[in-house]
Amino acid sequence: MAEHECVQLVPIFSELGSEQLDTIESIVRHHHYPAGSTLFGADDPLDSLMIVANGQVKVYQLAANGREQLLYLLQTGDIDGEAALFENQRRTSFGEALVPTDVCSIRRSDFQDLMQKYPSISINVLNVFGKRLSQLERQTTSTATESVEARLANYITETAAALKTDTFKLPLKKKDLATFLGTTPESISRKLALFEHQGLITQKPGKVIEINDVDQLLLTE
Amino acid sequence: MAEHECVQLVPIFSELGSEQLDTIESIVRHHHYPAGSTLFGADDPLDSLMIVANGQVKVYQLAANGREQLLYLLQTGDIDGEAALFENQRRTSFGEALVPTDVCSIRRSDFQDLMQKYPSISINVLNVFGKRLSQLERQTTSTATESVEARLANYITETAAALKTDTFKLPLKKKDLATFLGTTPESISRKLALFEHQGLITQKPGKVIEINDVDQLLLTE
DNA sequence: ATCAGAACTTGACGGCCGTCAAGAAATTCA
DNA sequence: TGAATTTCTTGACGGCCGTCAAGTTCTGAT
Repeated sequence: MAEHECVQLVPIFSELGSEQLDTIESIVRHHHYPAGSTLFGADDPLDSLMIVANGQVKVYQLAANGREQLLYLLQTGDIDGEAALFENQRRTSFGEALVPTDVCSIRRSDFQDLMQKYPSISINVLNVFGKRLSQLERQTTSTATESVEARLANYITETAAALKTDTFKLPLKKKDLATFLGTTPESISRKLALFEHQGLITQKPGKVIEINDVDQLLLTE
Repeated sequence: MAEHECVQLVPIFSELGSEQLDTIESIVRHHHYPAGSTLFGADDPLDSLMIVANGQVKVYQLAANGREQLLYLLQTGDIDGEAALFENQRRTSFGEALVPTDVCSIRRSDFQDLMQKYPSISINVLNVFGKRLSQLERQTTSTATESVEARLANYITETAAALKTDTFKLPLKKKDLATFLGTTPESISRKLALFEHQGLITQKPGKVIEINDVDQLLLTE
């Protein structure tokens, strides 16, 4: 099993000294998942905290009608599983590696011990929760009230802003992007073609998008 | 200012003894809001934890196009504002009293002191967070992937299940229910009429609904 | 009890966007 | 590199549901 480092990646341990980090590092277990493999599924017991050491994981739910909804895209340094570190719960979502991914996990009981010892951890976990909650609130509002066109335009500008560049590669297949935005791959193709026709963006091979007119994109309704 | 009791209402303080509860009770501030009044608005500084002592508060966001999205309906004993008890943040949502409402608040610094003294509080807050997150995840998935008909059917059966009765009064105006489900008052009227026509429910005066066929309602797509 | 205003219902209409299908492009893997 | 598979694009079509409008019921304040 590859010995990838995780602990120093994660903001929730940021207040700790290197000695303490080493202690934690000795507790974690290491896992590797090939692209396309499943990390966890709905109804799995949720008994450990997961840290993405390297790679990309999509977390999604299935609706009653079988359609998929992408909730989070976990990147290097992101964590998941905090939801039930204190109560026995089962997962309600699926996790799937989009690329070869290294993951570290800490068992619930071990993590509870850590929180006893280092109270700063619980405060950091609360902050992670808070950010995730606000992000999800915005996503809910957006999918419930705005058009596909507006949601896509927003997604593009936000992604560009996060990467601090006007030209970037879409980090997801259109199918996954579609389930994230609550629409279909076809609609995304069409709207991107529309934006390009309007001169707002330029599409290049390899899912690369160049933004030509941010202001106009943001006005899209 | 009315001296309503709050502290013993709230699950986050459940592990504490009555003496400690009294201490906390002496810290909180009491507020009263008439029906229709605003408790907080977007961009307000978020510097205290809010406990609903009595009444009902709707928490909603505004989308870029001005449309409203109801995120939570706070009832007696619910709390809000945990999101930023540790980081300086501003609110991103609005809070409005739907009925005359009593609220207690605890300032951020006071709450941080409490968490230092009683670590059980932070664990309880984490659990509240977790529940809210799962609820929001389900809501996101539902509005993004299911039809208005299915969402409404689900809402009716869930509400009935929560109240443990087949006949109940809708706790919201159709306008608010519409923004909760991501649709319009007109569509809700139509779908309820459809359900009644199908014999699945019976509508009675005063927003009262009686469920006749739960199983069939749950099969609605 | 009465009345004004809000909330709700119902109808008509149209557009957004999801679905199905087929061909093009891109990616993967031997 | 080349073939197989997946992903993407584009077109045609139709239905869900949002919008506008007008009438009705409900509510709450005087």
